[in-house]
Amino acid sequence: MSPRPAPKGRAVSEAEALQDARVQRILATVDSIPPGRVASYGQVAEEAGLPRAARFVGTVLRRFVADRGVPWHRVLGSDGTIRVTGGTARDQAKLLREEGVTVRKGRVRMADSGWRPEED
DNA sequence: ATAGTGACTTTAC
DNA sequence: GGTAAAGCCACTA
Repeated sequence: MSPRPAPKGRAVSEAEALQDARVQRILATVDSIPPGRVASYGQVAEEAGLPRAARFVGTVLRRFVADRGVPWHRVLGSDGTIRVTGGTARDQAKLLREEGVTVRKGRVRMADSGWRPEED
């Protein structure tokens, strides 16, 4: 039969990407951000064991935001700015406000709403 | 293997 | 307070 079904690191499709350990850790980390709190892409990357892979975190969220209960809206730029492009940005601000997060001029005060994994 | 790309971050002006 | 450029990681073609 076919003995080569599993490419090790890279994914070749979304289904396989979801099985990728890196993607799993990223999604799990995002999922652990408590409501009313926000984290930066870099922070998520670090928590997921992929330091400096902030861009990858953005890519993952962009591709897998379709369904699953991942609170993607709680991830912002390092300075609390909404980095999402397109009309999605408005949805993100809306979702955050619904959680009690103050969004002003497309950005959030990280000092107030920033997630501290240590405190949780 | 090389080049292009991005929902990033940091530094410099 | 902004904008610009370089550095980063991992994916995609």
